[in-house]
Amino acid sequence: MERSPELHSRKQQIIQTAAKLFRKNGFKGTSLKSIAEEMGIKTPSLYNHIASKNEILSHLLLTNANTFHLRMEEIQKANIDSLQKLDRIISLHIELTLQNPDAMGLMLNDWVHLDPKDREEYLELREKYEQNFLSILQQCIDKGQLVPMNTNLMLFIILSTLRSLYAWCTRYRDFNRIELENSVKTGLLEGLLNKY
Amino acid sequence: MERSPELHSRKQQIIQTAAKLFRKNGFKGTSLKSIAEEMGIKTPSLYNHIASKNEILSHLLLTNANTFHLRMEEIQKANIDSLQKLDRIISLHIELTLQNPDAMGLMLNDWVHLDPKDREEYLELREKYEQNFLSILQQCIDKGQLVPMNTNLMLFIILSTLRSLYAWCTRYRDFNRIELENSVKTGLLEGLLNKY
DNA sequence: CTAACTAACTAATAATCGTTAGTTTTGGAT
DNA sequence: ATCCAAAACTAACGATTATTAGTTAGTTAG
Repeated sequence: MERSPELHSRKQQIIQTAAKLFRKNGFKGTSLKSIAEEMGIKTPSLYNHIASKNEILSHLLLTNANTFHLRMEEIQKANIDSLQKLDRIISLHIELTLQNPDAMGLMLNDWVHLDPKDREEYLELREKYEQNFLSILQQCIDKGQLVPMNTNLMLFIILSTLRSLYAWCTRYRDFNRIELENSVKTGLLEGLLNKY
Repeated sequence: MERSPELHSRKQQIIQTAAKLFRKNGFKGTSLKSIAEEMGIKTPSLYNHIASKNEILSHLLLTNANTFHLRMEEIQKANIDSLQKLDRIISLHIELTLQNPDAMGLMLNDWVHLDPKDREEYLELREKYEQNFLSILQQCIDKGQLVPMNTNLMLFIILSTLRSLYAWCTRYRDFNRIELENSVKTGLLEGLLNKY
């Protein structure tokens, strides 16, 4: 009757295997058969642990979207300078990306295959996250800390880089996390031009 | 017997319709039935104009990959300053993105569904493009024009933004092209920090 | 020992997929 | 009016999909 978290349960194994394949071939391009084969079992055996293929996707996306949302609210409410908040957001992205790069790739595209209810929830979380992000950027601009650029465009530039990190992280795995953080932060904030 | 380019042939209509749906639901998530319905015809009628579903994807991806490759080589060989080359590359991305945003989204993910031969060709073009890009960045760094950062990471930051542009362009369509170019260029090169 | 549970299996389901074959409709040129 | 080709159609194909039902081996608890 133990109800432990069982972080390494069979279900979690399935979800992680699926995440790897989803990332490689997309959700629709990945069959339950291929997931089962990767685990050395037959397809229907998966249903002893999961309710449906879509449940795997929901779990992956909503778990991560919730984490992003919660951590963002923490940062938003923290009693620190707005520019420092931006700094922490970047660190957050890098942390979560290194922690689960496969799931990050899914968040960009495969959310369209969520069931309607889950998709709605996912998009709400994403929207809240972006609104928080926008408000922090606006604060930085108002204080004269950031360039007076259109905040939507600024958010786009930052998020483009942060959301693509998962691809980079797996290609150049030898990169140090601290080094990566510093490079991304200075690259985005200070710019790529050399001021001699 | 006319062999005109027929830019607005039925085949091109199919390809553009498909591109729109591919972008929305992904290649694997889009059925030929949905493409046919969007055009008001029955599924098998598509085969009077195309050879296969994969041919549509090949056409979209290889056409654009070739364009990028050719235009990049033009820029690379041009007798202009290296920093000016970087400037032109950014303009190139914005130009092609505004011209065909649907196809741009496909280039990020759906190339994995190309047939082996086409996939190989696509990846070769992409590789050449990135190598050219890297070499230009290296020149800029050698001249002291750009910050002495790891060139792969620098390329990653720039390409992340440029390759995500298609999503931005459709969401904020009212944005002026010139304005967009200037914002992206200054945002990336000068950085987001305000130097007061 | 046995009863219950877990997690694997085989077999089969309906639905959908891309694709082919064969046929009819359409519209313009002779 | 007729001919022809382009482009639509209907009907059907085999393959694959996610999923269900029913069964069995292995492990654990009482």
